[in-house]
Amino acid sequence: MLVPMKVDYGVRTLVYLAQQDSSVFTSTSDIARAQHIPEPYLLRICSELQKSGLIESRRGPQGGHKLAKPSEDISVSDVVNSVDYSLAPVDCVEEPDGCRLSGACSQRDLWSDVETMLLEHLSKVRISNLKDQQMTMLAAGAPVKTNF
Amino acid sequence: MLVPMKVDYGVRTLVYLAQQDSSVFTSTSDIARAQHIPEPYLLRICSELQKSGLIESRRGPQGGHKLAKPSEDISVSDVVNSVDYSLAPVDCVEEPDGCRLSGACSQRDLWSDVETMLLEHLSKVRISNLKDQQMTMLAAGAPVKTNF
DNA sequence: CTAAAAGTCGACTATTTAGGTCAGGAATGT
DNA sequence: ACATTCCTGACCTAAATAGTCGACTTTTAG
Repeated sequence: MLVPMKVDYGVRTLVYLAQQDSSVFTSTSDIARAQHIPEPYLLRICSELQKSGLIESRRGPQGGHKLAKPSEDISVSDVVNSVDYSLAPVDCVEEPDGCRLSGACSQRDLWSDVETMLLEHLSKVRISNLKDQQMTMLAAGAPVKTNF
Repeated sequence: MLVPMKVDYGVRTLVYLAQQDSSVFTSTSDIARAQHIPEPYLLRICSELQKSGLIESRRGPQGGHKLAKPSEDISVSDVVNSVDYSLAPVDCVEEPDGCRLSGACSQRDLWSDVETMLLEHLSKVRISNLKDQQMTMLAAGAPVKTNF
């Protein structure tokens, strides 16, 4: 039970964009290089982030991506909803009809509660929080490995 | 990001056992039939549950499985730990060294918190809670589909 | 003692999905 | 016009999940 890489990549991308000058577009290859994300894969992720209105994209020279709104207004749950369709821990949370015990299944409530709790928590974590936290860590002299 | 079937099957099995007379052993085929779980698969799951000390198994005629302790003392997180090795949302929570940004990665704390929260919540949900809840639902006349 | 019921274990197969690639097309600035 | 950059759909691959099979061991009723 893992958070897909897509979500991780998505969050990293947004945090990175939040650190850039908000008036310029940052190209996919820049982001890919800085965050060590396979570029063609990042391309798709950016496309999804853009469709969900989290980033704004422009083609052509000097094109690229930038945040569509202030980083305070983007939460991690936004990213999850954008690139990963669902956090539902089991199928029947979304497809109750497929379950033969649907009428009396205490588990469905259990997992549905878990989902709610998770999304609630993630919606409180904003990209700006992550950016600030990271800058604090770096300022404190945290080691960053580059030999990969 | 789903909870694996193994966990679902495991929980269903324990809830079912909790509903049985605690002095008898219930056979795998009984459980499989009642809970619509593929029998050979259930066999392995029971084996894992037994190894973790959640159930007690006996071979031979009149053999089978029963809870190793009161259903109040078994939580859903016990099941997760038994059949599914980890809830860590991303790899780096368990393998920080594999991450090139490990020194300054705000995401790791984020997902690590999520994991803690999840396990905390799941450890509060006991098999007995699920059993009670299910019996309440059934008593209220909840429909149970059997035409599968 | 023995046969049948039942669990154990290792290896095997199938299906799905995450992760990633490629190439052609469409927009945009110079 | 042209280079640059994003967009899109189709495709590929590897790994994990889900599930199966068969030989073997233990237990116990008769």
